[in-house]
Amino acid sequence: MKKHLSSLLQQSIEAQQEQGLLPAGVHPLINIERTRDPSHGDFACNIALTLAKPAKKNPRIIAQAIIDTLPTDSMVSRVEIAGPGFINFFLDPLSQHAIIPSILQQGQKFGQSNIANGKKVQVEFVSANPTGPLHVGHGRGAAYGATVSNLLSAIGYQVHREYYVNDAGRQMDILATSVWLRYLQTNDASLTFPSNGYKGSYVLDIAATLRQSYTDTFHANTSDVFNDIPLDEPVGGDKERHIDGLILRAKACLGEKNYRIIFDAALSSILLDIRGDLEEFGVTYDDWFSERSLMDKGAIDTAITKLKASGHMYQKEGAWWFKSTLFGDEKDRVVIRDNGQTTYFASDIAYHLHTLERGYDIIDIWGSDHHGYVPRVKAALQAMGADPERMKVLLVQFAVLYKDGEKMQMSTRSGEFVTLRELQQEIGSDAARYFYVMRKAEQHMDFDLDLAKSQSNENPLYYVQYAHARVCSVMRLLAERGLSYQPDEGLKQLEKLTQAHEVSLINCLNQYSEKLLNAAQQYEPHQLSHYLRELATQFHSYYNSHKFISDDKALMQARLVLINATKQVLVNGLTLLGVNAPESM
RNA sequence: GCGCCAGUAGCUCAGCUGGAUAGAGUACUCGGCUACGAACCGAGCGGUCAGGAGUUCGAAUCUCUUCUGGCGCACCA
Repeated sequence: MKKHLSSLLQQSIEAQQEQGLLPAGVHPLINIERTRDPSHGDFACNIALTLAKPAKKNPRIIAQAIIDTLPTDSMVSRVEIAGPGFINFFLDPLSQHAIIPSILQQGQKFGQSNIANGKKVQVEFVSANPTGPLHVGHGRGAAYGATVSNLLSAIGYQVHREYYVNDAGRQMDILATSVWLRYLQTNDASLTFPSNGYKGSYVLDIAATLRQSYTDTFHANTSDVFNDIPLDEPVGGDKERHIDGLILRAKACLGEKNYRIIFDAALSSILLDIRGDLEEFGVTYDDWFSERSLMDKGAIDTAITKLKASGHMYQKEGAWWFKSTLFGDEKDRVVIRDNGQTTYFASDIAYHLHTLERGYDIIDIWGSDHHGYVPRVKAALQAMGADPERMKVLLVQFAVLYKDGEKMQMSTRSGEFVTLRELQQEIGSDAARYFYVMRKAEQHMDFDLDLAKSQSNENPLYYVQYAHARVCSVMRLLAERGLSYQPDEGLKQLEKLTQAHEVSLINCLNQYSEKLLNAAQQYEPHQLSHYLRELATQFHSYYNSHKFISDDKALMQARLVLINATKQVLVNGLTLLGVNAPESM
């Protein structure tokens, strides 16, 4: 519609330019927007205001001139000048009715488009280290990533959803060592657990399972384990050196094979947990991509070779550095440590390169604490000859959690956190998904757990779902009264829908595709959730002021068609948000 | 100290590439069920858009600056 109006204006402006009333050679951007105030019509254009300066004329005079040469159009009933020189378009309400048959015909597909034309994009999200269960902080990334994926898919992207599993590296070693020490503790309660180990109860569970399956296979004497290990922080030492010492000791005591058994047991147990939680949250992936598999494939070596070949690597103090400052990063970054091990950064370079080579553009959804990481990854891609524009990072701010009015710190290490699973059990997956996605991602979010739990009925989601359930309820009653719904009849009677509530509801339906497109292109699911609330508002208001089931059969069928179209749009929108649309509540 | 993100109604948040009188929800105050489901509707109250300066026909939106908050600034991941 915007395009349509825009072309009408374009024609008019060109006509004015030919007549010399407007300066030729000026090609202003025609900007059409929906009005906020219905008294300003349906669409407004500020073109006369922007032309005022180059034309050196009063904007209202320009507006009048443009209107005078504006081609007539069946969809436009009236055009007005308002305020300083806005051109307001009033659409013919009857022409708006066409959206209704269109919704009913297209059903679940209504609102979708193929603007992206099948372009391949990978959305990588959550990707929390498998060192513990997901907590509510991860929930936001999960809900956001899943919804952005759905939105992109709805406008024609071929979306690949991926979870990058950090199954290599020091954190995993700390986890494996933590499990082993808990295992040893079951035999020797005097063993002091390191302050920097993973303290969550799930570590105890994994240790207990190992004890059952392997009995004493991994046994070691406490004194041998701690012999010559640097002191821990609480007793005046350094917690990092202490845990690193223990990791080495674990590997030495257990041997490669047994250490790997414990490591893999911890990894698979936690990964299974994460996967289950996400599935219950309605979040699924096309691939769980293992960091270790990158190493096994030699992809990291390949990437490093490529970087070296680019001439942007150098050696300093025994380590290999990537000269990322050449590409706008704050400082150069280590890729290979002086001990010969590659850094996490090296894995990430390889991972991103690998993804691009698979033909996907990249959308990474990261916690905002990783924002400083963006320039170096892009720098590496650029150095290797890839286009850094193919990688887009969406940062999600942390949800600050409040419980009993107090702020809670989320820490996997300390084991003090509210898990995503607990949240689901308390308020349900639908409410949680909706809640997370109501705010835009880069906005800080306060998550009041008590409110979410105790007043879950006030969650705005129920308002939207209720609108859907009400339509279903009307349809049930219709059947109970022995009446039937005849869409074909209703579609012939659309001109009977002239009430103010009906006009504005239809107007709202007309905006769905546009909102969906915006939400997808801007990666902003909240735009969709706000729209759905507005649609529900229009419906509830209509419901309260007019009867749908009545003796006037023609009017009744017309109204039934309208509310069923509304229902369809509600379903389509909620589906994209990963939320159910129940028939009764 | 440097960098990124933010500051809008008592609270939680929208406000689309600068547009008309800054909007919702919630809280609070009224009013509406012998009614297709009241998990609803209608009305009201509530703002120096953190402060200041600038850009222009026009600024919550753009620029600069100050203040406040979150997060980053590893041979951790």
